[in-house]
Amino acid sequence: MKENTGKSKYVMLGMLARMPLTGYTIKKWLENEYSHFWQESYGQIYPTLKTLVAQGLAVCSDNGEHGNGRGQIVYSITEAGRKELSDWMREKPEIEKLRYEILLKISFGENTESEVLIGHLDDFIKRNEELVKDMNRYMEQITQFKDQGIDCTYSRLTALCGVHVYSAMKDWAIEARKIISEKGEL
Amino acid sequence: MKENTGKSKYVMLGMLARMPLTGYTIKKWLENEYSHFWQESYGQIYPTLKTLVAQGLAVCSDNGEHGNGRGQIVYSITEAGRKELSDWMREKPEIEKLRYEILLKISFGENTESEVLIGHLDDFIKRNEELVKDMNRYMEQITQFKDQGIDCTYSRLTALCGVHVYSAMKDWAIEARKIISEKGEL
DNA sequence: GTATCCATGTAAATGGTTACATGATTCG
DNA sequence: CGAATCATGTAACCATTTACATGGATAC
Repeated sequence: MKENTGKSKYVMLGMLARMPLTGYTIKKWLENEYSHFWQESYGQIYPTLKTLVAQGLAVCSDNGEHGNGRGQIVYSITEAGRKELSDWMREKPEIEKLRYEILLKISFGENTESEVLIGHLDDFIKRNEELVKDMNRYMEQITQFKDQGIDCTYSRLTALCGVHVYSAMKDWAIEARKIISEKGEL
Repeated sequence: MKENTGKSKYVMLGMLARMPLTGYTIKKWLENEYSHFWQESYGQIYPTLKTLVAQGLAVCSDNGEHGNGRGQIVYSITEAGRKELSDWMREKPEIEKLRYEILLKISFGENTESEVLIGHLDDFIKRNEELVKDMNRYMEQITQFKDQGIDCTYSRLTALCGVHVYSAMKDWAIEARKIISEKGEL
């Protein structure tokens, strides 16, 4: 069996630490709340959940005795799983390895026309504006939960990071666009 | 032979478009100027350069007739290579898939003590401050080239993006740190 | 003469996505 | 009844890193 030394394992544990979930709902949660800084495919999720069970870090409702008549398999974290998660939380986060294709294209800018670069930047500006809106919308939603006594400080913080970063990206792109178009006019 | 449909190919082409280079110097350049938004390992670079030659996108000085007595292999871009690069420049950049481990840990914050999170954030703040300094230093260097009549607009723009993003990250982390420590005091 | 850097390379392992297969359930 | 969605899964492929092997050149 694959050892799975990557991070997916801890993502699953972190989500299961809140409540029991199916692989499918984990995927949906990731898409809704985590997509701006993390993503996993089913090809990662289902095998990882199985190794979690094999390692005693989670247990699953056996396929058959499930709740609502579907083929669902609900996973729950074990005490060993909580311990594993808590140990990982203490480890220094790895330095992220970024790959911004747009920066690559900008840095090789002399190999195309300014219009091409400006087109890419316009798309980028639009996308980042959308993302800032998404983050703000998400933070508003969370504020409502807060009024109901549910503490969402940590989720709010990740969205706040999105607001900061995407705004910065947008500002940069606007500035870059200006510099490139002025250069093109000479 | 591996088809190499990834981006490494275009990174190599983009660098070779400026001047002929060896695999080793490509790696050094990437480390110095590109590390904040792109990175490649030797395990990618050398095989990719070979496929570039196989596809007629680059040519290499055969091992033996080299310049300075070392075992260097100097690669140069061909016209077909320039065409390939220019076509790629027009393609819409892919949406970047980010994986910020620190955000994962913050979002799972309830599974550890505030002090742990604050420790991670302090490291993160320090690192981003360093990065902002690096970017500014790099932009100053570039300004000197500019005075000598060399146009480095595009390189400057990528560094400028770094300044924007790392400052935003730092600001976020300071704010997050404050929110988490206030929460811990209750 | 030895440590460091220059320089090239590859095999194996790891990490991750894509494309596909399957079938139940719900909604219109 | 047909489409969308819920739900699980896997095999093949692709991308990437790591660890290793090799040896010449330069600096001290």
